[in-house]
Amino acid sequence: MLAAAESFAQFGFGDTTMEGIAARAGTSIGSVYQFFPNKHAVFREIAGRCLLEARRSYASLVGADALQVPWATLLGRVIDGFRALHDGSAMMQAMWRNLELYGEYAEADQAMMRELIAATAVLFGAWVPSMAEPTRRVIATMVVNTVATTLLVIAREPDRGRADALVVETKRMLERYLASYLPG
Amino acid sequence: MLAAAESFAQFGFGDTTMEGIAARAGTSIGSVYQFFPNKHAVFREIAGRCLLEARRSYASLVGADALQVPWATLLGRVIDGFRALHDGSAMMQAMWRNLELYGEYAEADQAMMRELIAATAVLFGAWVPSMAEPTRRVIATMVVNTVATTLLVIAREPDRGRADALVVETKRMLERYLASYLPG
Amino acid sequence: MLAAAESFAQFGFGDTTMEGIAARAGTSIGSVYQFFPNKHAVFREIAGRCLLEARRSYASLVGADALQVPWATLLGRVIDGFRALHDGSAMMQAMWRNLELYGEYAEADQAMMRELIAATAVLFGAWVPSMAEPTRRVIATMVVNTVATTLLVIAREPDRGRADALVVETKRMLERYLASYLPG
Amino acid sequence: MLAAAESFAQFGFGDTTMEGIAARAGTSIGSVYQFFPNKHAVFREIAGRCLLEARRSYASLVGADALQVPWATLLGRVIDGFRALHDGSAMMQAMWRNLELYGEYAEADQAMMRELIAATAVLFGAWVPSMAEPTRRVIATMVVNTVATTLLVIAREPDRGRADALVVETKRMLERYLASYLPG
DNA sequence: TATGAATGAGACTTCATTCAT
DNA sequence: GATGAATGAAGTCTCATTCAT
Repeated sequence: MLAAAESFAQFGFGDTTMEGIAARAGTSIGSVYQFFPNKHAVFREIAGRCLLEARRSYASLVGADALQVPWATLLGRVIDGFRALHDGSAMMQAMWRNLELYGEYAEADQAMMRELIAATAVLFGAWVPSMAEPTRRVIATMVVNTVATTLLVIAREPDRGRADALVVETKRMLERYLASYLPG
Repeated sequence: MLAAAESFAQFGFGDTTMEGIAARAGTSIGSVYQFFPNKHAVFREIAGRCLLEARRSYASLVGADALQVPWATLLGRVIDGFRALHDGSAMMQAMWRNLELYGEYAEADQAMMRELIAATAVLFGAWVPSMAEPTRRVIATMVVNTVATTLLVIAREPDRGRADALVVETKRMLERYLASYLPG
Repeated sequence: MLAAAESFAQFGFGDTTMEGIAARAGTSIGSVYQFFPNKHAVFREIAGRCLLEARRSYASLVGADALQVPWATLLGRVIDGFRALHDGSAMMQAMWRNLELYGEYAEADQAMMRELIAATAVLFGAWVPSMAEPTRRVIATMVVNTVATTLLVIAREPDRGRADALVVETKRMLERYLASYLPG
Repeated sequence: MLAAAESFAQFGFGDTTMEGIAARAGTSIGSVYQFFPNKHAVFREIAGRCLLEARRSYASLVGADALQVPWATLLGRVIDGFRALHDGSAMMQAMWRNLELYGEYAEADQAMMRELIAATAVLFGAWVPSMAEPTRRVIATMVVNTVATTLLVIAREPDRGRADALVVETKRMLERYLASYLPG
């Protein structure tokens, strides 16, 4: 499972073999087929977990008190929360950047992005009721994509200090950007 | 060539077949092998062209007059320029998002990103000599990644109006962000 | 394995297909690839065994007592021994005549011939210490090549009686030839 | 033509390409197909010439006066004649050792060997009318094969001196052998 | 007549999947 | 349930042969 995720991350879907997954997991290929009907199912399972995890994470970070805390605080919390999720889960790190690549999974990935964007747009509507829907959507898109990009970039960044700096700058950039739209 | 790029873009490297490339190009597999020695060479050729094009584009957009124009103007010029490059080249659109995925090409892609970041950092050094190198580097990273992300996102966005809006917002976000670092 | 040897013998390396080897062996092509990484490895394995077998055979036939027995006896023993080796091993028969044909194997085959010639020349040195090295070498070359040729010829000869006659004549010819050089 | 022969000799039939033949001959592949309908025809043509040449050579060397000269003289003449034929014709050298390898050509080669053996056996009948046919045949086989082997061996021998020595020894061996059968 | 790009059959090889042990 | 040898579909690549120029 983790073995598979690492393999997909390292070699991509096409160059990952079931034999390789089994070997890395320390079992036999026959055993892999006792848990998964086929190779795509392995990927789907991992992809599904990552997406689920991300959705859960968002839901818990942007919970019931979302409108009670200052938006800048919420922004910081979300960025830090997703970063922690990434750092804490090898599978998450391993799969994320491959997700958008493979047919049906790409769609699932984009569907999730759309969900996150929509949820974020709803927040903007709550904060600034006068803001038109298309505007909310565009701003939310900017925010979500920016955060996602930073997570991808720091996943590749071996220097911890630079990764931290990029996170700080991401917050700074988004704060300045949103300050022009959001009150307080 | 374009057929190959489209195929790589649509299915990824692993799921693109030489037979498929030939069929899409309206020729036979044998003919494809008269131009390219193997499948990787096809990808390499396309990837190489895209990278070259991007470098050329940057060089022409951020030319000799870079320090004579206001930085906001330059930013707008670069974003619009790269967008035009993307829009004008089906191959560019097709390949870009796959570039980072395949072994040596991933490195070439990241090397180019590092180049663009370094070149941008140099500009910051010219505009604000007092800015420390690590700071310049981080800011440049933010800018380059943000622009790249937006190009990727609008490539997937079928609605022209929304794409325009995203470009506008990207400029707006980066202007606000940079305004806190750059004079004028 | 034997199937492969027969196929190589019948059609040559280039016209032997892995599919054909598998079919003749009564298995699938996939199974052949579980034992050998590629077509050359199949040939190399067979060639290697034949060469090993021949070296072993020579060593056991021309053993410690080589100088205790009359040279004519030794000659007869070697010829009969190699003939038995040939007759007993279908693979040996199948491969021998192809051995000298394929790149690296050709070298291995010639290297073995040189070995046999050198070992034989040493015997002449023991029998006739006064014989010059080049002379010993030339005579040994004649003997080894003559025996090898006869083995090849009788491998193609379907008539057992004629094959026997050829072996008898080979011994006779070599005895007469060597009698002019060797004592006793 | 010579180009093809060299290529067949160097790489074997399977690894010789029509493209390669054309390139070595300094023309285009299209031109090769103006002279030969297909690859096998190229080989067949060369093989045919070699066989024809060998037959002619034998006929001229063992001509009308065959029974007037001493057999030892005739033997020397044949060996020297064939050696000259070999040395003088690059194609001959190039093709000879490949001849026996390829299906129909192998048969043609063996047919020629049988012819030479039969013709030689006839000579023995003339020299020793009392000799039984099977005996004549076996002796002729020994002689023809021995000469053929020596020609093959010296074709691979880069040292001219050693090649000469091998020819001398071949004559010596055959003379001693035949002396036990033939008068005078 | 000469050329060499185009063609596609066929060879090698990989690997997802099955199944007997 | 675990194993890994067996299978063969499918993909990459080569090259004999054709044919338009």
